[in-house]
Amino acid sequence: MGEITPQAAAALPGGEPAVALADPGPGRRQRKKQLTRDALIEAAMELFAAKGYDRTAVHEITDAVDVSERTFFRYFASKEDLVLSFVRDGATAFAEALAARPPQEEPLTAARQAFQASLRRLPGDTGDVASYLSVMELIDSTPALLAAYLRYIHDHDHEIIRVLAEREGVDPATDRRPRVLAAMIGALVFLANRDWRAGGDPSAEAMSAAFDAYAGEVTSALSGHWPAR
Amino acid sequence: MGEITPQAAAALPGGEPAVALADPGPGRRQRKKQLTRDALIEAAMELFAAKGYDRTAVHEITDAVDVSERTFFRYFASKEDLVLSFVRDGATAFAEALAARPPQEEPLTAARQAFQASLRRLPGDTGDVASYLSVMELIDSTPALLAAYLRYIHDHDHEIIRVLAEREGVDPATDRRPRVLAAMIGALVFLANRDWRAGGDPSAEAMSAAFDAYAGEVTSALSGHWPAR
DNA sequence: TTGTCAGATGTCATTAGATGACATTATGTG
DNA sequence: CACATAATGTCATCTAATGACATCTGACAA
Repeated sequence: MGEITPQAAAALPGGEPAVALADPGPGRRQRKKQLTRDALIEAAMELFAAKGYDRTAVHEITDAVDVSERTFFRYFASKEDLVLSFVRDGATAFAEALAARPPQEEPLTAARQAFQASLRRLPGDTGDVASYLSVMELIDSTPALLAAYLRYIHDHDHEIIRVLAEREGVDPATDRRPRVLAAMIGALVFLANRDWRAGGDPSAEAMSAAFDAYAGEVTSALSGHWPAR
Repeated sequence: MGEITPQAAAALPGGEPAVALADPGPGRRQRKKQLTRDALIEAAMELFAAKGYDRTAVHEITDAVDVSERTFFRYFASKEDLVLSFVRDGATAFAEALAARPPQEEPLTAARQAFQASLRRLPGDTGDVASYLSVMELIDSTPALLAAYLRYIHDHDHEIIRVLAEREGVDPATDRRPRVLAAMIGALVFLANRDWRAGGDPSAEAMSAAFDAYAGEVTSALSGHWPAR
């Protein structure tokens, strides 16, 4: 558990920090910032994995990277925000992937395909599903993070809604269908995700299977008077 | 904005506090505790309404009731927890109402009826919908509360799932349908709630209409290739 | 190269939420 | 009344977060 100087820290979830960091100071300066950011994320995730999110203080993270505590909060709006940086990247990738699906595809199929596609372009092009799963695991097992995660999803629903409305050529302001569908997709991805993780098989096929298992039950679930299993 | 002594404070959302408060010291002691709890809730909600949740410090609440700050945290696990006490009561009432619906009823209809029924038995038998709406308004407009709310719903999904599974006579551990349905109901109630509030009509009919407007679109939304409006 | 400006970081102070430890007061009971 | 215990107060401490201001460092032009 050595120090993680900004010089270390490989390619980590990029994306803009939640706290706007002014405009791109050209060249080296910008690179240093990225290194610091990456180092903070790496150190934090290591500590979270080792001792848990709640039992890791911000100063422990900044000590490991050798920056001041204040600097941490210049990169991340909060401790939660650091973890959410992964979620932001994932949500963005998902929204883009969904927008790229052919409109004639059934909505839930499109969602599943989009989710798979988004997994492949997560960290550094490597389909590093393992790290995604571990982050989700961390979130799911940490009340504070779960709350922040759910709120993030809630707050950014509108992006998915917009994409869905566009796919179908309706107005999201007046048509309730994209809202309903977005909520359903969110729930299904969430449920499938958990089963997927619990299954222990990180393959894309396992993810598909988990998603389809839920998607296939939706209509039946809604109708009631369920046929026995 | 005067003091709210424990002697004031009418019947407020009861239920057990999140922090277990040992067993029922009989008689007066218990009554005093309830009064203090009610006074804290009343003072807090008044301050939240006046200055907003974030800008209200715990010591302001305890000052108004004239107890120590430490005492607050003996009654409520956190500042959020106080607001969630309303949500807890509501969720419990909803779960009970849902369990009471006839099993042959369509699930979404049962959910709507249960929600209406739960509204009627909220504060002190008076169908005081206005206070429910204002609490939801507060939650919805306060990021920290919204996150806590969403997590609460998430954490207590299993109660609804259990009721649904029982209604239909299936095993919630192996059957995905109650899980899917619970998620859908949660989403629909949430969406309908917002439209209902936005509509400005606090009547039960308006609530029903908002719910049905969403429920009626679910099947269509899922199928895709939406017919134009 | 050097001087200047701006962006990035460090330092310090402060607020607020939350929790543990322990003393004090109040209440129920024999 | 006296005792046991529950409820509360007091005090100390931790952590997250934020504002203010000083300092350092990379960017860039003369």
